Amino acid sequence: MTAERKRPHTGRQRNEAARTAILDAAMALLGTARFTADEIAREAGVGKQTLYRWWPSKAAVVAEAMGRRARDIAPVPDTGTVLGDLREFLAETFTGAAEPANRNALRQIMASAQQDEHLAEAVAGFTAARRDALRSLLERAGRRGELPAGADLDLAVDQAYGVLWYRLLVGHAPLDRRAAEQLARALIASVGA
Amino acid sequence: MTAERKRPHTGRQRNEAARTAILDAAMALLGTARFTADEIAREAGVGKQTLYRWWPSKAAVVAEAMGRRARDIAPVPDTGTVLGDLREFLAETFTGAAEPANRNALRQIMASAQQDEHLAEAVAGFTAARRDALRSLLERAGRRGELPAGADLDLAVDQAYGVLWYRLLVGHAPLDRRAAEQLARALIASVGA
Amino acid sequence: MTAERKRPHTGRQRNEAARTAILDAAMALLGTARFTADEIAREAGVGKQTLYRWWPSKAAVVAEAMGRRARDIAPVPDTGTVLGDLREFLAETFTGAAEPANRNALRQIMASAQQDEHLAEAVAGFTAARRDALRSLLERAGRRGELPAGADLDLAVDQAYGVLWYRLLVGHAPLDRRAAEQLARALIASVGA
Amino acid sequence: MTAERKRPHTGRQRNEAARTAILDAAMALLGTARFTADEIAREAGVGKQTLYRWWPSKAAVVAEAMGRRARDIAPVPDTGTVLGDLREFLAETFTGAAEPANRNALRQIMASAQQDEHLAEAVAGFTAARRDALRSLLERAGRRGELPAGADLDLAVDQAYGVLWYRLLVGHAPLDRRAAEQLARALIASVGA
DNA sequence: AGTTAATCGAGACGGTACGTCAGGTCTTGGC
DNA sequence: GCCAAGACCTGACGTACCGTCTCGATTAACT
Repeated sequence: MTAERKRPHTGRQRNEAARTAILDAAMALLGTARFTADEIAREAGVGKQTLYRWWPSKAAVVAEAMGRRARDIAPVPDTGTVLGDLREFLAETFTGAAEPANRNALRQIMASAQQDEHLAEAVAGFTAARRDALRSLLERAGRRGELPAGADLDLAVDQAYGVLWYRLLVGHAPLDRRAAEQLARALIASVGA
Repeated sequence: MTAERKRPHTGRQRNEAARTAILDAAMALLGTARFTADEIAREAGVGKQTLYRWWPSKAAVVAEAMGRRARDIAPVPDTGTVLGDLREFLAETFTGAAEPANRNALRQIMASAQQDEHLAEAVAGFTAARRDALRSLLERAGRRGELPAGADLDLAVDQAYGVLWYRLLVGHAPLDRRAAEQLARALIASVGA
Repeated sequence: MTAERKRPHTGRQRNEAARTAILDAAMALLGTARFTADEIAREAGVGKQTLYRWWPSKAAVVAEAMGRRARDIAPVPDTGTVLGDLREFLAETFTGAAEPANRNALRQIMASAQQDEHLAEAVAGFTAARRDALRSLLERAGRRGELPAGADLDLAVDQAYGVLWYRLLVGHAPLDRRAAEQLARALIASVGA
Repeated sequence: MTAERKRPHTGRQRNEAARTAILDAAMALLGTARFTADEIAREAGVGKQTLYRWWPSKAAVVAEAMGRRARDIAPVPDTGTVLGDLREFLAETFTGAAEPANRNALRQIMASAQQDEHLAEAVAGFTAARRDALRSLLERAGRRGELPAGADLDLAVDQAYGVLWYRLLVGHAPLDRRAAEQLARALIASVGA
């Protein structure tokens, strides 16, 4: 898993390869016992100073890495119906988050964010983007007439991500397709009322 | 804020006053930068060994302290209607959790639980007890005929506590009476459907 | 060479064995490339913090260790004549200093003392004690009538230790019994004039 | 104290002005806490690479700078008598070395030479040149018949420079004209015997 | 009444990780 | 090809906190 040992110097400009290697190493180590500044640097084949030159703390690296990964996350589907869209979106989101590697990373990020301001901001930004995605899905349904006009979508969105994070952090119940489907129906019922 | 300096020795029996002082100090420091075994001991006017004699780790102290505080938490009300009960219960729960001292404590507990097994268990137990409370509220409504018989109450419960914890940890939206009321209506609508 | 792994804790009192182990390790490592706070601690089987708890810097450890070793150094001989005494004293001093382990230690101490105040003081104290020893040897000769009364002994003493340190630090000429003998004669001649 | 910011590029030829600026900056910083490769480069208004292009290490810069300064050092005087010559030579040497700027530079050079081979060689060369100067002074006296023919001049020379360096490094006694005069007489007595 | 045993406050200890600093290497872009 | 700039890797530094250990005192329970 260790990065290739050969990476050309880029002189006085920032070495993008080093930056990438650090972010990759940080994500690879997230959620493991080796999640250490020294280990991240070693894994990335980088001096520790290079890490601290560009990020104020280990947490900040994670914050950026998380933002980078956010792009790979479940896009808003378009199946033609709210139920279809919502079911699909939540299923993708739940199963993605429940994957062991992601699960550990997300848990540790949320945990660290409680004590690190940089990371708290990053988490706020990341979660806001995800909420926006879900909200846009629901708004489209409203425009289609599947949901009433004045519905409180923000609360519904928080109910969805609330279930996700609550189960992720406490671990008392599964995050699977079945849970996603039930939640999809429940949300539609509650918003539609 | 420091504990009274005078506390009598109790000889060869466990000193209950010391135990209490440690729990108090731990709760007082939870959520601050000084949340350290050394600081807890100093704040409690206690030797560090006294802490580790009775708890296996700093987190375990927090776990017990949390359990102790759990007793003070919103009881299940009985207003005669689901909406009334739920609104009251959630409002008490939300505003209690949002109180700055509690808020910081809860955030740090959940954060620490992600890395400490003892604490994870304690959190699991604590949250289960709270879920049971809410579930019993809803079951009573079912028996009264206010909610359909076969409804999936577990999901509704997770939606409620999900919103609570999600907003607590991310901080993007308030946890106030208004949110509680909206959530109460939404849950009833979704379960009733 | 590593210290025995078993050393009992002494509780809340300073652990004299740890102190000794650190001093020993420091002397053992002096003059080698491994002369590092981490290495000293590892060699002594001690946490680094224990070193920094009692000494402000690595140099201060050396300073104390050197003072401890100073007691083992060449005593003032009494052969009955200045020449005999001086020859003996210088020969012991020179050959002792020239021994590889001592040589490296002394060089590194004197070097570090140029940048570290603690160590500079320690070196000043150590060298003063050695000058006093040599001076007392010459004073006794004066009382015996072997040297004139008002002679400037301080300069003679500095000439002796000057040759020692100069050769130690520059390495252009040997520090052996022959050099000691020549120097003994030269000093007697110059003081006696 | 910073070098003038304007210095014309010389294109593909070595820029002598840069070389000089580095040497000057090195000497200016010698003996201070800012004696750092980065600081020397900044002070000289030079890239660090320019320093390492021409010298193998920081110490080597110092070595060359020292050699450059060596030319300014006390020449061998010719007063007509050993005592006059020696007194004059030592007085110049002592007072020159004792000047604060020189004093700090010499101390740090000798200190660094204990850990750096390049510098050790430079110091060896520099000190040998100085010993030769003093030796030639004494040899001339021998040819004049002021000193016996077979005298051991090397030891006398080491006694002289020994006093100089010993007092420089330990700082327990002054290096002034009076010390020079006393030493001159002592050396003549010891060599003449 | 004296002895035994467990608790307590205190703080030193071995260890792990932190974030900083300096040395010496490397590359860019301008001259 | 030299230069200023500055990013890079390496490795030592001194600090913070964890959980363990031992002391000397205090007091309850047992003899």
